[in-house]
Amino acid sequence: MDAIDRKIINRLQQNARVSLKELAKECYISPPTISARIRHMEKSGVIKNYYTLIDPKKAGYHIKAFINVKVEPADKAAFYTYIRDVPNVLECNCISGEFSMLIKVIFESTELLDSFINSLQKFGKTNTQIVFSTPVDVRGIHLSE
Amino acid sequence: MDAIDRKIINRLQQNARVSLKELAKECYISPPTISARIRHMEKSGVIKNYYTLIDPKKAGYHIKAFINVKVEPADKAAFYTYIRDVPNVLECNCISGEFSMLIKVIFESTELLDSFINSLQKFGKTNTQIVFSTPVDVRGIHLSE
DNA sequence: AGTGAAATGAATCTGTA
DNA sequence: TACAGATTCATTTCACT
Repeated sequence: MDAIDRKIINRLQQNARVSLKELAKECYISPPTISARIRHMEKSGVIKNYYTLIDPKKAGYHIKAFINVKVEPADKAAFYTYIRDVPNVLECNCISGEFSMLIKVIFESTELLDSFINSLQKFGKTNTQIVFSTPVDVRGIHLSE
Repeated sequence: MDAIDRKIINRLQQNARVSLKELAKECYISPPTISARIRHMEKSGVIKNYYTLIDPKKAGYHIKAFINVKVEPADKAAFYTYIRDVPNVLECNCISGEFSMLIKVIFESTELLDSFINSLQKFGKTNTQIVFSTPVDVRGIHLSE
């Protein structure tokens, strides 16, 4: 990971579909070299995925929420298995504090969110925070070059 | 937004760098049509961005956390302006409940996280949850086709 | 909206330093 | 690790359904 790799990453985070040719121009090295560097970062796991951010509302998902769940350590494995297969779960983190899990979800309606929260009760107490607005949406880290 | 558009979106969410040719094959329509559909979804705002997910730890960011901040309505505009320019902020949502803001951040060290939390005190009380693990990392919504 | 075929443009492969 | 040139491959444009 040198300055050029960081520059490539910054650019890919802004636009994952940028061409190798443009990256080559911006980094003052040839396209084959850019290609090799990207492949290398994919293999080493620095680059995990190329992802498309869509507008959930325009896709019919009007409710976004964060749900805190208090899961006992013994139930964690079962919880992970369950949560991974629910497509409405956009992210799940294991965190410090009274509630051990923080999951980000989107749903078409409050009714569906409610029914999902009910399904979580078998794992433990929940606390739900509804999203009103998103002043900063999912974005990357700007690495210093 | 028909079934083909949803299929394109599902595929782009899995891999934003997939070629038009492959999308064309999978959707049984020609590359120019795929291209036109994608352009259309970009213009209408359904597709917001193509984003690269990197491994923060491999980039030197070892601490991930969620910070709840209690911001008075009158201070929101100033808070948004501040938060938007902090590159360590990966997401910021305005939410229901006692704390009005939920921000996701990454830092190189706990010291830097601590100093950031201090800088937030002028906006209101904070409550920080450190991330131990991420069983489900940032992902897209699977649209039914 | 959709297509096929031509033209353009980009990515990969081979050679080489 | 990097490159330049040749080849292969993908994307865009355009005339037409």
